[in-house]
This record gives sequence, C-alpha cells and structure tokens, in this order.
Amino acid sequence: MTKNIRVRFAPSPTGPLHIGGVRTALFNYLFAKKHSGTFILRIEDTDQNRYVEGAEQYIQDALDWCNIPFDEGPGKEAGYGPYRQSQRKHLYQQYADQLIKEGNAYYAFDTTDELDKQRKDHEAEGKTFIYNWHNREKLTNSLSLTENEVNQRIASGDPYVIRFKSPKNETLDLTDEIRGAMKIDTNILDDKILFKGDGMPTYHLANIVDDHLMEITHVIRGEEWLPSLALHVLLYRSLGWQTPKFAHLPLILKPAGKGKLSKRDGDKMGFPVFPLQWKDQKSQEISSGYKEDGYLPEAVINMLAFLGWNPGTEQELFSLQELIKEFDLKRVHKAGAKFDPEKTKWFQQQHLQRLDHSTLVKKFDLLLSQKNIITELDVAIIVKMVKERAIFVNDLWDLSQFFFIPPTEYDPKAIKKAWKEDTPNLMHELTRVLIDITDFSSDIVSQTVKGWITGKEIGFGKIMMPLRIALVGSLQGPDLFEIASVIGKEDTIQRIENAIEIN
RNA sequence: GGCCCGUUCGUCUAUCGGCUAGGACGCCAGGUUUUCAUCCUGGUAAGAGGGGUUCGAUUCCCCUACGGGCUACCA
Repeated sequence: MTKNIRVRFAPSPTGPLHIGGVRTALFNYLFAKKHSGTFILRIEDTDQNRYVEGAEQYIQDALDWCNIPFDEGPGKEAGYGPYRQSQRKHLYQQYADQLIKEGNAYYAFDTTDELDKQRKDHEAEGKTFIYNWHNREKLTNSLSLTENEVNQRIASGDPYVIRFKSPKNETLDLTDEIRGAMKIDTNILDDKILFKGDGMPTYHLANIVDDHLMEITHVIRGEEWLPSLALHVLLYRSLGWQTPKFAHLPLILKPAGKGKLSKRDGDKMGFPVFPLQWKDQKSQEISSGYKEDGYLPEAVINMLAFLGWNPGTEQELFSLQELIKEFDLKRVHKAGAKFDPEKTKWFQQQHLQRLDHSTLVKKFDLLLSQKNIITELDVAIIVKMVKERAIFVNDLWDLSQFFFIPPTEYDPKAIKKAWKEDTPNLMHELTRVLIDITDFSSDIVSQTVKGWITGKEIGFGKIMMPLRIALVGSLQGPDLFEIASVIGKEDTIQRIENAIEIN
C-alpha cells in the first residue's frame, strides 16, 4: 500500500499572497485531492523582520475565497502542529546539533561586514565569493579554529551562525517530477546558513525539518526554489531522512516585457495581481483584488490552473471538481507563462454564463438592495434577458437599470438616427394600439404591434427604433416586446408619452 | 560574472519520430439578432539559429543565441 499523499503550501507572511502563490497553493490542493491526500498550510515566519501584520489572515482568507481550504494548518491541528515555524522554534536546534556532531555542519563567526567585504573584493576582481570547501578553512569557523577557541567564543556570547558543510567533488543526481533528471556538481554549492544569529533557523533548515516531521510526500513549489534543491536533498541525506518527491512549477511572468509578474504590472495595466484587496498598513496604499473587482473564484481558479498546465484535451472550462479529476503533475509545462488579463476576463465571462441561474439572481438581488432598488418586477426574468451580455455581476445593473428607472434622458446619437419629424405622431398612434391589448404578454404585444405596422405599410424601423428609445433610452438591450411585457402596459405607454414630450 | 532551468502563432498551449503543425484568447471579415451585445462561421498567425543522429525530425543529442530563476544571517 502506498503512503498517504501529504503536500503543503508554505507561504511567508510578508504581504498579501499574490496570484503566483495562489497557483502554487492550487496545484498542491489539486494534487492532494486527486490522490485523496492531505493539503497542509504551513506559515514560514522565520524572518521576524519581514513579518507583516494581517498577512497570515489574508492567506487564509484568500484560500477560503478560492475554495481551496487546507486540511491541516493553523487552527486545524491534526497531530503534526504547530503549523507556524515561529512556534516550532524548539524543534530545529537538535537537528542543527546533530548535523554538527556528525560533521555535516559547523559554527561560523564571520560577521556580515567581513563577508560583505569579501564579496566586494571578489567582485572587484571579477570573481564570485562562495563560502565553501575552497575557502572555509581560511574563514572564522569551527573548522579553522581550535575546539577551545570555539567553545570560548560561544561561551562568551559571540554571535555565530551554523553553516552546512557542502561536500566536495560529488555529482548529485536530482529528479524533478516536472523537469526530469538533473546533475549538479557539489563543488559550486555554497555552505548555506542553516541557523541564524538570532536563534532562528533559515528557510532551508526549517523547511526540511518540517517537511520531514509533517511527513510531506511531495514538495510542489515555485521554480525559484530549483537552485536550492541540491542543498535540500543533501540535508535530507545528512539527516538520514527519506527525500520527498519534488516538483518545481514554472513562474508566472509579466504580460508584456521581462520578468516575473509583480504588483506593479497590475497597477500599470489595470488588473489585479491579488485574489483579495489588500491595504498596506504603512503606506495606506490599496491594491485591488479579483474578488472586489467582481471575478468569480471559479473563474480565477480555472484561469490559474491553465497557467502552466493543461489537460491534454481541448476542454478549457473546468469546475474545481473537474480540475481535481484531471490534474496531473506530468502535464505541467516547463516554461514560464506570461499572464494574460484578457483571457482572465474570458474565463470570468464563461463562468458567469455557466453559473446556476438562481445563484445569479440572488447575487443580483443583493446588488439591487445595495442600490436601494425596490421593485415589483420579475427580477429572475430580467436577469435571464440580460445576462448573456454580462461579464461581471455588476454588468447586470448597467444592462438592466432601465427596467427599474425609466429613461429621462435619451442617447443623442440614437435620437438623431431614429427620432424623426413624424415620430411623435406615430408613437401617439402606437399608444392607442397598445392600450387595447388586454393580455400584455410579449407574444401578443409583438403580434399586435407588428400587425399594426404591416397594416400601415411603413418600415419596421420607423416604429421599432423610436419605441426602443422610449423604453430603454438608447438603441440597446434585449427584445423590445419582452421588455414591454416585463414593465407592463401602463409603464410602456407612460414611457412612450414621456419620450414624445421630451424629444 | 557564476550556476541552474527553459525556448511551438502576439499570448496560453497540443504534439510522447511520419505534420496539410491542432485548440483557446486577441484581432479581422461574414452571418444571426428588424437595436446593441451574445452567439455561429470563416480568416490571420508559430517550431530561435546552426550542426549532428535517422529513410524521416517540432519531437532525440550538441553548440550558439535569447528568455527566466538563483547567487542574503529573505523566503
């Protein structure tokens, strides 16, 4: 029997989660659910300087809104907690000690200034400073100092870090579930810091320890971690632990230009890069969110899923359940994907059209009450009439407001095109035709009016267009007779009379 | 600079050696809608370059170019 699949999404609470992060979470979630596994949220807050108030809550809210809830995480303990690294501090030290004891790590006393100088000097000579086998004996650490000196320094409270002792002359065979096999020469590896001077582990140590302790089977993360894979694999080996499988997701790139998608791209091009709105506490700056901009979570999820993945068929519209069913890491693309705000809109439009009608009506009802619209009209029918031209729920209002508020102004272009000298007389005659109709259903009104127009031997446009202007205020909108039927005989006639008077 | 990853229409992508290179977004044209939009139909447009391997390469290998990532006591 295979082990239960356990994956984690491990963001750092340094600000709002951006859509790249949401996609990483989504792929972890899809993979977990596809294999009846567990999706874990772990907060990687080992860097106290970068901690941002509210960021952790934002992460949880964002996952909730996207409908990709975690099975284990802060507030959802399941025997592997706590799920915040700051609360797991006590766990890391022993593994660092173990590494030192077994000769896989060492204490280093070099100050930041000293190292900075080394880097600058190297750079001036056109070289790169790497702290590893080729120079570690010449630097200030427990490999170059005597045991006594080391003990003394530690006892006297000298600040120190713990570094990993990368092996020399080895070729590592690494495997990525998406990219396949890779070879890395360990000689170019850095002796990375595992434990910082402030007593906190770095990402590298904490990440490996937690993934091991939480029995993570698959590490699915962004491509920016690929260069650290060798170090992580070496850490597992040094600690004598079984390595999970790794999958590095391609990055989401700017729509135009170079580089990773960033917050500024959204500001510049007018699309959100965050799932939810975020207000920066320091600058008070507000960044827009997909939710607040009117996007449906299912549309955002669908769009995100297709950034770097495809099902291999020609289906593009997926519900979350369908995504779970079809998802496969093997079908994740290797190259970075440029973000396309236009296609995002298309996904939104498609998902809005697919939304259950009564759900959409409910959303529209809410919108109406927010606008203080109280109406006797049949809202469900109105939604049905206008929804096919809507992309966002808010569009429904723009498309249908004439139902609730009779026009008082008329589109000048439409007037110029269709409101002629003889129009008032014709409209007046029309009201007399309408007044005699007892059953004001769209079919009957349509038949009656069309019959009348035919009888008069004039063009349909001479009546239909001014009538539309009178009822809608412009040359837009759904079927005219359906509109008339919804607003009723009285209002229809009233609107015609208003139009005659004003124009 | 060093290391790693990548490279098919403008964009997201399909293709597991046989390709007239398929789909979607966008754009353009036509049709439906006695309005507008939706919708439908059609069109536009791609294998970075050069070497191999092979009967045959978009597909496998190498080089170059280009793109991206990493190179912190950040994650």
